Order: sequence, then C-alpha cells, then structure tokens
Amino acid sequence: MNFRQSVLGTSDNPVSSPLSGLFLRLRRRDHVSADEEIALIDAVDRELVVEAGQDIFREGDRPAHCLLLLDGLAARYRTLDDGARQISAFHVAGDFVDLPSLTLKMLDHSMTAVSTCRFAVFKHSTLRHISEDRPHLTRLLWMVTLLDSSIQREWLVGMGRRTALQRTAHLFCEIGARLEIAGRGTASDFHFPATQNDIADALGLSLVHANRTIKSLKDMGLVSRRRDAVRIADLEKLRRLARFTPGYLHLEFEPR
Amino acid sequence: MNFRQSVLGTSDNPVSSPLSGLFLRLRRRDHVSADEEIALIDAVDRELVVEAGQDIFREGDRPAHCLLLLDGLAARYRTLDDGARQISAFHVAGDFVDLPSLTLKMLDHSMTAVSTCRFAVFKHSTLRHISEDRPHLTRLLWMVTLLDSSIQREWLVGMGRRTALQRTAHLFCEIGARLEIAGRGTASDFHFPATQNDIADALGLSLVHANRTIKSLKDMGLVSRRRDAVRIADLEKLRRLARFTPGYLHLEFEPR
DNA sequence: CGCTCAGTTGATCAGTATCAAAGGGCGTGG
DNA sequence: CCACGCCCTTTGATACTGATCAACTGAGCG
Repeated sequence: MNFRQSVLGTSDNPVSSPLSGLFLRLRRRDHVSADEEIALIDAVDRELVVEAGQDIFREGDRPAHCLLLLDGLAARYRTLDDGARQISAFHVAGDFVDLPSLTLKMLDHSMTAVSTCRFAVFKHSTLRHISEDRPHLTRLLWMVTLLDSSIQREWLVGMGRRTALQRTAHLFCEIGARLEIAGRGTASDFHFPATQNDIADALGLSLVHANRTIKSLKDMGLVSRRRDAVRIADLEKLRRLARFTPGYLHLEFEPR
Repeated sequence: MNFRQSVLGTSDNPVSSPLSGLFLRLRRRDHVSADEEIALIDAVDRELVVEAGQDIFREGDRPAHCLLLLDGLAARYRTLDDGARQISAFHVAGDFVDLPSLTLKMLDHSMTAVSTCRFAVFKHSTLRHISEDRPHLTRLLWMVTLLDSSIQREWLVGMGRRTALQRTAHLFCEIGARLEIAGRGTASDFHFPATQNDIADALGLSLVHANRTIKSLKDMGLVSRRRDAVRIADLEKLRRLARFTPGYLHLEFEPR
C-alpha cells in the first residue's frame, strides 16, 4: 500500500493526511518542508489498529518499528511487582509513541490502548535511513522525543510538589492544550476516554481519592465530564488552580 | 586552547581524556570509533567551572552551547510559585546536562551545582555540524538524551507508587550504579555530595521525613554516609528493598 | 433483566507534612 | 587555639492528606 496515494489532497493540504496530527505538532514549532512531509508519508509501512484495553508493546520488547498514533488515546505505564501500576504518559494523535526504541532498542516499560488506537507503522530501517540522510528531519524527530521528556518532567514535578487537586486540574489543562495542538478539539472542550482508574494511576493516587478529587473539580464548577467528553467551564480559573503554564510544551516557532 | 592536545594519551587510551566519563558511558552501549571520539574532543570549545551552590542555567535561558559534566554533581530542578523545589534529575560525570537545548532552544527548568562542577562547553553551532555530518554520533547523542528520559521515568514511577523508604533506597542504588559506569567509584562505595535537603527535594519528601528515612536505612545497616562518602553495606538487600532493577539504565551493548 | 464495569460514598487508618527546637561539625576570625 | 556562627542533621509532637476497606449506585449491553 502506498500511503502517499491514500492522502486525499496534495502536500499543499496535508491536514487531510493521516499524519496531520504529527504535521500540526511539527509545524507549530519549526518550518517543515513539503519534501520532508512527503518523506515522512512515504516512510509509513502500514497501518495498525489496537483495540481498547490491549497492550501495544510490553516491557522487554525489542520492536523493529516505531508507531505514530493517528487516533485514540494510549498510556505508557509500568507495573511494579506488588501489582501497582503507574502511568507515565498519555499519548494523543500526532504523538510518536515509541521513537526511543530506535536508539534504545529494548523497551523498559509497556503501553496500552486506553481507547481503540490507530497507528502508522514506520520500520526502524526506514527511520534509520532518514537519520542518515535528513539531518533536519532527524532533529525534529529528536525534538519530539524531548517534548515527551519535558512533559514527563512536568509530571514528576507535580507528583513531588503538587497536591492531588492541583495535579488533577493540571492533567485536564495539559490534555486539553495538547489535543488542541493536534487539531482534536479545543483546550476547554475535548474527548479524553480515560477512566478514573487510569487517571488515578497517572496521578499516583488511589482510585477512591482520584474520584473525590475529580468530583471536587466538578463541584467547583470547573470541569464536567459526560462519557468521554470533557468540558472546562472556566479555563482561566482551572489553570490558576493547577498553576498551569504551557512553557514546558515548547510551543515557540523557531529554526531547530 | 586545543582540547585534543590536552589529552594525555592518544585516543587509544581515552580514559585519560577529560571526556572519559562520556566515552565510558557511550562505549558501554555501542561501538564508538576513534574518529568519533576525536570529533567530540575537537568539538569542545572551552572548560567552565561552576562553584557549589551556583546555578548553571535558569528556566527561560536560551543557551548557545551545551554542557558536558566532567566532574561534580549537578541537579536539574524547578521551583514552583509557592517556593517548593522539585529536583528532577541528578547529573554525574559523563552526563550531557543540557543537550535538549540544541533542539528545544528555551530551557523550561533550572540547574544548580550541588558540588563544584567542571564542564566541557560545546557550541550549538559545532553540535549542529555534528548532527549534519555524523549520523551515528548524532544517534548516540540522541540516545543519551533518551537515557536521561528513561531515568526520569523511573523516578516518576517511584514517586507515584513507591514508599519514601523504597524511593530513598532506590536513589542510592541508582547513583551508585551510574557513578560506577562513569568510572567514579563502585556501586556500593561512592561520593554523593547532596545534602538531605537536596535528597528530600529529589524524592518529593519534606526535609524531616527524608532525614528519618535515611536514618532508618542507616539503622537497618544498609547505607552509611560520612560526609560525602556513601557506603552500601549490603547491596543485594538494598536493591531488593528498593526493587531496583537496572533495566532502565539500558546497559546493553549493541549497534544503535 | 441481570451482569459487568465505572463511578460514588462513608468510615477508619497510615504515611508524610508541618512546626518547633536542639545537637553536631567545620570554617573563620579574633 | 578557641569561640562564634552557620549549615546540616536529628528529634519530638501534632496535623493533615490521601490510602484502604467496604458497600452501594447507575449505565450500558447481551
């Protein structure tokens, strides 16, 4: 299957590309040439769908490909030997979920599909060619791995020094901001199909406490959830409560 | 100053190079050609010393260079508006402390010298040339940023799901393992000049609780500290207590 | 129409924070 | 060479955040 042919428009209109989430993410931060976008589109080997609840990869795997999330919500996690699970990242459309495997080879954690996930599959060999031939594109891929790392650092800071309420508020702020960038909703109105159990595992809380914390955000009139849909009534207030500042998302456009 | 000339031996014996910590770190994971090592040595612009207690860079800085830690202990941190500080990483000899600035440009956190730190300074422009001309070396640099990210993920998991005692034990296990790789002591006998305040900020604990936790490791006869020197009496036992498994340090040697 | 899974609520408990103060070790200056 | 001061460490008492245990509710689905 030729992925380029499956694009509805031309590269003049790559929003219609299956890779639009990634392109929006990259173009927000640096100039991406049409040539580079085509190179990425051509590098796609195939598509892959993983049903909700299934693992995408597991700790110890040595994948021969990298996955770009096109649709759905995925969670990076590790399970400790006492059975406790800690989610270390949520990934949304446009996120390259296991680009680190290109150089780290063995994965030290697992990933699960929170909702049904559709991926574009890139063979390591193809990405390796890109890393040999296209320095700028390589730097952009490097950058997106560092963006993930930056988000992870923010989670770590929150885990250590923010209260449960602040962390919870912060998560809703962040997911909204990231989904907006990926072109999937707005910062105050988006879909986030994680259960309270997932949220608890991401925030380092017990299920019961996560429930009470989310409820108190609801009672304050800040966040409402109906099924997957999250609506933030007063984004400014929620961001103040969470002390959310989007600096760590590195939204500046500049040559990289 | 020509850094290559300052190397005592030739590249046959690069342990004597100021960059030995980095070379040991890289060579442990992949073949590094003499040519590549020389390229790195030649890329050093100058040395920089930062006194203990001074900041190395601050949130919002846009450095034009990257720093490789040659000696000393540095801490990556963020201060929240209520004054709380969270340390998100310790860095030891051989760590490239702000390689992410090469593509992220603006720094979203600060870094301080816990003990006096000596750095090799690499101009962004020089590293950019490496990223244009040396794909394999670029992948190795990419890899070391991902190693940091992997360690950070382990901290996040611990913060969410490990007790204070386990986290503390884990920190001592990790620092020992990393210092051994960098050729600075052994996993059970090393120097770690962080104060209990620093350790508390790294583990997301209060100073008082960090003190009690460290004391209980001491009372169990697992860890003893005299000034900067840490000695681990029973490494196996400490690792079991911490549930420390070094997989996340990615110590496998393989082509990257 | 009952089963299952997500969400909700109450009661109690444990781990860690906070507040307060005292005890060492080391360098500096007298 | 001693004393003072400062920073780091230690200890005690109390408060509070969030965990755990135990039900119960409600919505979707076969």
